[in-house]
Amino acid sequence: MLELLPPELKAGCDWQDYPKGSHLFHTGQRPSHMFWVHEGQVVLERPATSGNSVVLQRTLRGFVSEASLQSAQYHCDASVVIDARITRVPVPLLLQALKTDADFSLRWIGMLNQEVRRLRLQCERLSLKGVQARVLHWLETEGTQGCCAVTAGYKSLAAELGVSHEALYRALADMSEAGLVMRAPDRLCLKPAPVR
Amino acid sequence: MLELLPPELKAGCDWQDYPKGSHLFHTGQRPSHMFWVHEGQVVLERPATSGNSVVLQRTLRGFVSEASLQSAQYHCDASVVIDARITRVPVPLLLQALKTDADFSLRWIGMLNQEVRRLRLQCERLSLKGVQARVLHWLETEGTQGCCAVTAGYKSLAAELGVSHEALYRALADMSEAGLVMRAPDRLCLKPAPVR
DNA sequence: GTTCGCATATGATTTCGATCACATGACTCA
DNA sequence: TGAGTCATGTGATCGAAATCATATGCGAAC
Repeated sequence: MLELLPPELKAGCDWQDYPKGSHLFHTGQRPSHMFWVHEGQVVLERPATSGNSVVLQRTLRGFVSEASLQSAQYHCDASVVIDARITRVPVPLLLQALKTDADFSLRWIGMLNQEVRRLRLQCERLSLKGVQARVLHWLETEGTQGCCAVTAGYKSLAAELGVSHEALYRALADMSEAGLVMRAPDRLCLKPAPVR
Repeated sequence: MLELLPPELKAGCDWQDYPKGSHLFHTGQRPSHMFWVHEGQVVLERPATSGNSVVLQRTLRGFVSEASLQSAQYHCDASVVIDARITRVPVPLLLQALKTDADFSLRWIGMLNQEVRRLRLQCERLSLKGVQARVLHWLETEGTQGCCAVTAGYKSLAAELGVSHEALYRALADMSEAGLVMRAPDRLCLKPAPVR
């Protein structure tokens, strides 16, 4: 965020801590702030049939709800799943800054472009059949050097990959068995192909 | 596009017709233009394992590749699936306009926000289990009054919904049988619940 | 006008993951 | 200390969709 927002906008922001289980906003509310996540984890979700919710976005560091900048109301809920430290940016100030600061505006567009590409990757991942294929795709596209942190637990990851947690556990066991990945309680890594 | 682009930018654009089967660009190329689709249909796709391709975006009217504005290279292919009429906007002119025209910049951000929301809906749809659920979600979110055009054929729709075309045909037959939807060769409509 | 390719459509079989069931260990709270 | 809750993990069963096979009809090409 330090590089993204211009100083005069940062001055108008405030900080706040949100405990696990709390919400930044709910569906239907009018957006008054944009939320930047520093620590913890926030998910965007929409309630689906019979109580299950569908995860639309999972943010460990970055903006939540940036797509609602010009919307009259939120189209999903923002739920804190790990105690989070949040900077709140007032929407009017943000709009003003976008209008007057062309460089900032281009940086903002760059951020949105990145999100669009990330979402297209997620759609591609959900189109894959087979749990293993999705896990591998996730590691390859989201990971650094084939490694990903699993900070919110495997149940949560399963939801993100669109499979049941049982199927994920089984796939991970098989892949670990086959030497495809390395497992750790809070970490998952691609095992590089052996050099011959 | 008429409302989105400022006049001086429109002056720098050119028109071109692309026949079905041709490509606007390929993965790895350096973006020199943004493409606006007036007629026809263009899909963004990435080649996947064993020759199948995954559809990332399907554009009947609007921008293709807008997320590659500041990228050094495209991350997918743009393939024309129905003869298309395209306006090509030179990237340097576009960047210049975004930098100098604040109102245009905000409109551009609005377009990106809309795309982000659309993609989140697509992710939500792909997380649904059951072909019928996806078809219904598709009609509800993409349709106008519960109606959607199926201009590119049902095979293409099946790919967009992330199911095999056989499963889609069966689901449509069942839903039609059950009175949930109305079918036409190039059109699919939700049948409203009967008033009692 | 015949052949070729393709979208549409349906049947048969198989596979994979959802679901249900249950066990264990960590952690909270009283 | 003990009850309760939750994530993790594994086994068994079942159903839905992928896959393979095949048929039809339509338009394009020659």
